[in-house]
Amino acid sequence: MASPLPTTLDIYFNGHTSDAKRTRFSNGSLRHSHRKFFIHCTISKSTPEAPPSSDEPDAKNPSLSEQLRPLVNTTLSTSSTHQSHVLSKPKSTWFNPTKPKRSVLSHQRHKRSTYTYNPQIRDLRLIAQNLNDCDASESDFLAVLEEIPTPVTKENALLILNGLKPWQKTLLFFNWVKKQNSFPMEPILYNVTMKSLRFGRQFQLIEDLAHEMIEKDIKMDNITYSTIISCAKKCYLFDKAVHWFERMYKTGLMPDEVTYSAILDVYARLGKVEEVLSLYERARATGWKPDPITFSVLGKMFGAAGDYDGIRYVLQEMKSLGVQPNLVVYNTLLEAMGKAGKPGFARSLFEEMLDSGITPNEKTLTAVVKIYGKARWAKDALELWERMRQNNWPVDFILYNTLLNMCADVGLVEEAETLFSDMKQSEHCQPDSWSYTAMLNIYGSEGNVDKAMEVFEEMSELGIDLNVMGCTCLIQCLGKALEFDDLVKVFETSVERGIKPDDRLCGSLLSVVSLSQNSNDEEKVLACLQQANTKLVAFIKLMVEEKTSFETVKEQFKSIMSESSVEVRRPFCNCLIDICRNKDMQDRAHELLYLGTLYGLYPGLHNKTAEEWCLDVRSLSVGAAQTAMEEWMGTLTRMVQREEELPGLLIAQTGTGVHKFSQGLGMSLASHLKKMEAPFRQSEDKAGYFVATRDDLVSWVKSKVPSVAVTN
DNA sequence: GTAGGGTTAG
Repeated sequence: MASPLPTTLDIYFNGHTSDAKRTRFSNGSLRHSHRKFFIHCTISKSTPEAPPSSDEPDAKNPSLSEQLRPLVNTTLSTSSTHQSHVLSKPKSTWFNPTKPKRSVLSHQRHKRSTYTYNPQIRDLRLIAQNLNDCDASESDFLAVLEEIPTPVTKENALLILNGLKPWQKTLLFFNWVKKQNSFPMEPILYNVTMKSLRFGRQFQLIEDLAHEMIEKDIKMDNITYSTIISCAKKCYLFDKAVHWFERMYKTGLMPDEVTYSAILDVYARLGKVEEVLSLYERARATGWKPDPITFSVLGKMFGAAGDYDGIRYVLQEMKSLGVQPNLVVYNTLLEAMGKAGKPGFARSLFEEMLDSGITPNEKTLTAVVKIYGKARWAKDALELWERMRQNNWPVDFILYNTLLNMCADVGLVEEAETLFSDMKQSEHCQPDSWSYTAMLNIYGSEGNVDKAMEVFEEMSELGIDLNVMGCTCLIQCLGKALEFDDLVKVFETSVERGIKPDDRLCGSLLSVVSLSQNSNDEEKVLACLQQANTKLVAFIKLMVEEKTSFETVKEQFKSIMSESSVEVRRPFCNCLIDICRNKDMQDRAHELLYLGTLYGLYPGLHNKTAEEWCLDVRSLSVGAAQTAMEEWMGTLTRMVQREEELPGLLIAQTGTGVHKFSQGLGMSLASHLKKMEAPFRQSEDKAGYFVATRDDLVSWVKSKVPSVAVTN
């Protein structure tokens, strides 16, 4: 999506920006723990060919990278034993009495031309309207232009230009005005035209106009540059944005804060956090007081990086500079808190926003509802919903859909049904494919096949497309209910309607394979899976053959996992283990668990302190948890027999299933432990914990010998 | 959308 930066500005921090580790401290200061970085600078090769003019880059004026060089050398590059404050004390860091600071931005915004009343405004607006409405053909357009009072003045032309809508019309009119040649073409005319082109994402045309300005020696100003930069950004042409920004400096034009924050956003979207901070800090050092928009850019950047300290830093900067966050800043920071996985801080920030007297809008509420849902904070989510109704806070269909997803996340079926029917009765928030998908998710997770199928039928009747997620939810639901024929039907229809099965859908089918109780059903599901992932089916057939060697399984397992997206690897492995256990192939299940651990699919499975060892099976399926437990018991038994040192307490943690729909791992492990006659007992004060003391274990091992197989 | 920059969904 993001195109790489071109040759104009490359800053390397030990090779990778993302490696630059920052540590922030409680006072909000930001320190760099990586030191050696340097700027590599080459002048852009893509500087447009244009005849020399006064607006051409001047060797006297440094490029952005040249300007940044002293910054990096003086503030960021330090010895390995010294950590420099970069953001906390900018002035002390920057002050160098022997060299005057070079400014990076103008503290004065570009002055707009003053508005003068135009008595013909109504007529001109009408002409603009007629131009918008007329056919795009040259003759029709020209016929409307006849209505313009002649000779056309700059003011009249501007008024019409401002009212034109599709960019094609704006360009036609702009070219016509140029051809009239009745007044000199000032930058404002180009700026207004560029703005219209930006709506149509016509970057090339904007760039053509920019080159025309250079050619005709029409001075580009901050408004021209910020329009070019924001259009480039809209078109994901980040290299172009940087190119034009650098060109400003080279021509001796200083960006003001609007252009500056636009370019900060460009670097932020490229994930170039260090560059953004350098630019920000460099400008701050000249005494610039950033406005809320700049802080919104920084907040979004830190959110995208999941950087909680960064978000706090933004809040602290605003506080120390006396900048009051506005609604957009709060929305951005709330969203960022969600991305950084900090629901508690998001909640406090939301309350702070309300206390400051700001009324939340749809975006605020969407962000907060989503955060509470993902955190499974049912109580907070329901309270918030109640407050929304009491305060008559604004709702739109995205918020409705987010509320439905929250209901799915925390398992609120009735509330979701109420919301869904509210939507159906509403005027502006009719349920769409997102809403229906959420309902499929809710009924599917609950295991309510009838309701899920009802939703599916309703979608077909209303012509609402089923998407891959809805299909996955349905298949999961039908699988759990062992409705294999309906499952095949849903899968086949979905594929016919153009759904491309993804890894998650394959995972869903795979879990159904592990649930099937006879080979007939299994074949039906495997036939579906065959269409989605041939290799996976081949692997299943291979691994359930007793004669397949461990080495072969290992090789194929590795290949399957590396071809699958990261988020499905553990579920895949869990399902494969379950399939083996259903076929009483315990040895193979143990091999798979070993491979899963080997390839890092189960991080944090074993946790050890001096006092206690814990087996955390919360992210494992029932079969995988049983396998892990057996494996652990085997290890512990051998340790007892060898009289190795053991902690006083041994714990198996299943969790309680915070999600209402996903409980049952504890119960199944309890019955498995009973079958194994293992010494673990369900903890009385901590749900989801199975505990054994060292003494329990030792006496159990002694009583079991020689029935427990001992291998070294 | 009144010549320019920032915020909503698996």
